[in-house]
Amino acid sequence: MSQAAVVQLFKALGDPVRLQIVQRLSNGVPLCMGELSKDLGISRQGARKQIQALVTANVVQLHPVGREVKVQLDATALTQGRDFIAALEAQWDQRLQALKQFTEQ
Amino acid sequence: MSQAAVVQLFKALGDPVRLQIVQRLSNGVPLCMGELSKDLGISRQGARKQIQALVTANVVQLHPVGREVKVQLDATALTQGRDFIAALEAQWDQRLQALKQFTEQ
DNA sequence: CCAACATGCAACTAATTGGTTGCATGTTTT
DNA sequence: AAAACATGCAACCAATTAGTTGCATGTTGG
Repeated sequence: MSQAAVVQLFKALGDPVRLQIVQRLSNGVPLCMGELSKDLGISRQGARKQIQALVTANVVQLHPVGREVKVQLDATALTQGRDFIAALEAQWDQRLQALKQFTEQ
Repeated sequence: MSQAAVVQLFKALGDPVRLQIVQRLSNGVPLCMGELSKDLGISRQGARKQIQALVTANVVQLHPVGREVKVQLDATALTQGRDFIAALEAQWDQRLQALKQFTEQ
């Protein structure tokens, strides 16, 4: 996964409205635009723009069904983000381990 | 961990310059402002602002030492971010499991 | 067929952000 | 003490972003 893709992912998650949308979709049930736009405190068109941002960051996919559009989470994006953080932590832990070895000598 | 804190964390990581800073610090070696500002393609003062953003998001801590200031990663923030994503994935997997059960009947 | 519905798109505004430059201040080194 | 160094801070600018409104378009139900 490219550096830029990870940045895009975290940027997408780094907004209260978008994160809330992701949370609502995390139970696996796809919701259509209209439903998803409710209770966000912003207009439908405003919500639409945030959803589009999630699409661009590959956090979410759109599936048109008749006159409505289902929005579905793409959990692989989440996994990639988690893996990225885990890799950072691994480096960190490795260093701490080395320091521990050093002080124990 | 509050919703807002997670948003702040992801927002902090959702920028190429800041993510690069975090990566440089992930090996556990604290760097001072000056070193950290190099090779980012921006001015020292510009880099400083990004570092401050990381401080605000609790991704990094500052430790003044004489005339310089050491910047150290706070890995607990990373862990909290990873845990948050893992929780979303858990919900997701749970739902997939339920769907599998359903189709197998 | 027509009304109600779900959505898309463009133009616009206000706020935030990422960056700059210039200058001030405290700390080493010689 | 003076020069060099590491940093801090404020003012400013350009670009991006988050949101709005208004209107157009395709779809479904009676």
